[in-house]
This record gives sequence, structure tokens and C-alpha cells, in this order.
Amino acid sequence: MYALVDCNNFYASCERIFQPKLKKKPIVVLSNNDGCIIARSDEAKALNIPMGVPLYQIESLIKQHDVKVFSSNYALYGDLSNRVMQSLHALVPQLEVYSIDEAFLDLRQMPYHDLYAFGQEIRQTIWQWTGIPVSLGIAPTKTLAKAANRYVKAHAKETGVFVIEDNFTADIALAATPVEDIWGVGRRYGRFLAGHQIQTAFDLVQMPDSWIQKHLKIVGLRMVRELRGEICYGLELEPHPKKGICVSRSFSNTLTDLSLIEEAVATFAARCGEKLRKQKSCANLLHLFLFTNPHRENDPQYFGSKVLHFSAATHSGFDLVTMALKALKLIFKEGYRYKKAGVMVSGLVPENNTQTVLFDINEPKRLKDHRVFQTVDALNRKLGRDTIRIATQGKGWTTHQTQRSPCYTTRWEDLLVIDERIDFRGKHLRGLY
DNA sequence: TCTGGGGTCCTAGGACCC
DNA sequence: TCTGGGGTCCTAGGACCC
Repeated sequence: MYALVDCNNFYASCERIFQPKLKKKPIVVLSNNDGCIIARSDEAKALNIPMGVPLYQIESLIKQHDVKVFSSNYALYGDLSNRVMQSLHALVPQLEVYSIDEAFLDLRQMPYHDLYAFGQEIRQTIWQWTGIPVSLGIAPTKTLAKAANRYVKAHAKETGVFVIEDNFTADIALAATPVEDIWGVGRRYGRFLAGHQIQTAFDLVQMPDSWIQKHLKIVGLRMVRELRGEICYGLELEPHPKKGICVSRSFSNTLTDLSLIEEAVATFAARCGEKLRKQKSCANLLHLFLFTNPHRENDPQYFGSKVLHFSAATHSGFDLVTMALKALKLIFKEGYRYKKAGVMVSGLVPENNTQTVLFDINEPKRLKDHRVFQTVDALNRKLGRDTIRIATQGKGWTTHQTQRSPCYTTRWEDLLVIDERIDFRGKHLRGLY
């Protein structure tokens, strides 16, 4: 049996831990540049605030119901996610971290007979150790565990756990799962299935394999088999290295000036370098894109994109920034108001296994760069991101965030203050209270 | 005025090899 | 009049996930 553990309204729950007065209050969390709603508490969902809606479109609703609004704080969410995952790992050794707020557990080795009671124990423990509420779906396959988890949220919120252990409980969950809520059915397939009078997961599993494979392809067939209780996806215990890495941002204001776009692009390329070095990979290709604001239909639109090859795979910040700026010069056109850019690297290979070129005159430079960036990364880890950076990155490229909560768990200065008369070293402060 | 940022896998078609 | 049969690799696009 597998369990899918899912943190309830994860980002909103993270914010609430440190502001308990927000219990039972509607909370939303915003995307970069405070653009769209990307997370909602139950109370915000009850106000019919949709996922992904731009903040400015629901401004009056926010005011009317006194919804608490947060900019996204990924340092906080990432750290709390680690705590949840570590806590789960302490309870069940075999686990796959599936996303920032979800994990699959392998319960087969566990000496428990009452899975429902064990699910409750996990829930209580995570709540006690981290302050994050979680829900569990337990079932013979990952796709069914996903469906069981969704069933909890839709029909058994108070209990927080649902177990699919036989045909009877499977049919309950399948019949209660609309096709578009199945793990593996998106908007496109959802519309297609609705057009064929297939409303629920229960309807879908009745269809013949040949029909499924013809229309939903091999991935769809695996999904249906999993819904029928046949394991197609095992647990992936080791996180495998990424095959591509992308850093992209919208600009808070549209940019027209090449030098400002250069700063942004250099920053994205440098960030790709950090990610590459972190997973010990080198890139063979760099892909740059730059475009105008597609929402402003009256503005002239332009979508520029360019792929360049490195002569030898690299993760040097110098190489990446140089190549990104070269690509930028090739696609930049005067007279447009640019809104977003991004750098993607691909053709990734392990750093100790790169194919070099014959008569490689750059080898000394590569070795030197490697040492330089080991030092740069170490300094930035210790002193803060971008303390050491490439000059083209400018003074430090940031997004627009007005409502960000403190980094309670990752910065000394942001530690939650319980008694202002005592600082974090336990020293008494005079005259501050 | 204001609209996110990452990833994965599969398939079809074209260019090329013998 | 009649024009083979087997591969690989790469890319773009489309589906999906959080």
C-alpha cells in the first residue's frame, strides 16, 4: 500500500503558523511580483476566490472580507517543507518527495494492520512537530492514493484520512472523482472525456484498453490501469538530476532599455549556473527567450528566442552569462516594451564526465573557473545570495513584493519575537519595550 | 496600472545511416 | 508497368504535473 501525504493549503498554512491570530481567517498567497493568487486557505476558497486569478481583479472582494494577503516567501515554504519531509521520513523510511507539499510513502514494510489508525497517527505527529495540517490517501497504487487523498478533501475533511483497501472502497472513491480531478487528466483530456459522456473515474475504468490507448496514449493507459489497482509507477526514492534547468521572471515594470534587460538576463544565467553546480551537471546548450506583454493586446508584440551551443559543456557562471548576453544581442529589437525573459540550459551531463574537444586550449580556464565558482558559491551560501556576483548582473535584480512575511526559520534577524525584552542570544535589551 | 515559475514524458515527422 | 527494408537521432509540439 502507498500513502499520499498532502499538506493542506500549504503556503497559506505556512503563513498561519507564525500568526496564529489568522486561524479561521481567509488567507491568500501571491505569485512573483504580487501578480496572481497561487494559494488560498479554506476560508478564501469559501469566498470563491479562484486559483490563478490576478489580484487586481478581486481587490474589492479582498477588502470586503478582510482577506489577509501575502507575497510568496519561498525561503519559508522550502524550509517548512523540509521539516515536514524529515518528520515523515522519521515515521516511514521509504518515501518519495513528490513536490514541495506532497510525499508518497511505502507502507508495505510497516508493521501496521490498521492503516486508517496509522494514517491518523502520521497526521497527528506532523501537526505536532511542524504545525502543518496534512491529509492522507492510502491505496494499492499511487494514482489511487491520489484519488483517495482528493476524496478526503472533498468528502471527509474532518477525518483527514481515507483508505482504499478493497473493491468497495475503491468504487466509492472512483465514483466520487470527476474525470478532470484524476491525476493524469488535465483540461484537454477532461474536455475530451466529457464529450464522450465519461463523467467520473468509475466511468473511465469501464472503457476498453484499446480505446484508452488510442485517445489518451500510453500514459493514459497506465493511469487507468493504476486506477484499476495495477501498479505501473513505483516509488522513486532517489531524486534524479534534472534534464533541463530554467530561470525566468516577469519584470515588475516593462523594460525597453537593453542594458537593464542585460542585468536581468545575466542574473538568470548566473542562477542557472548555481543550480547546475548544485546538482553537479554541465550544460551543452543555452536557450534564451525574451518577450513583450501578451496581455496588452494593443502593444506591438514580439517573442524572441535563441538556442546556442557551448563548445564544451560548462557550469561556469562566466561562460553562461557570456553566452546569454550573446544570445540577447541576437534577438533584442529596439522599440518593444519587454515583460519577461528567461534562460534555459539543457543537454546536461555529469560535471565529471564532460566530452571535451580535441586540442582543448580552454582546459586551464575551465579548471580555474571551477575553483572560482566553488568559492563564490561557498561565500554566497554563507553571506547571502549575490554577495559575490558578476558585474553585468548590476546592483541586484529583484522582483516586486510588498507583503512578504519574515523568513522566520532561516534568518536570525527574522526570528519570531515572543518577548521583546530578550534578544536571540538571551541578552536582555534595555529600553526597547 | 496590475496577469507566475518551474518541471516531466510521449509522439510524429524529418534527416540521416546502411 | 514495375522502384525496399531496416534502423537511429533530433526536434517541435502537445499532453500532463506541482
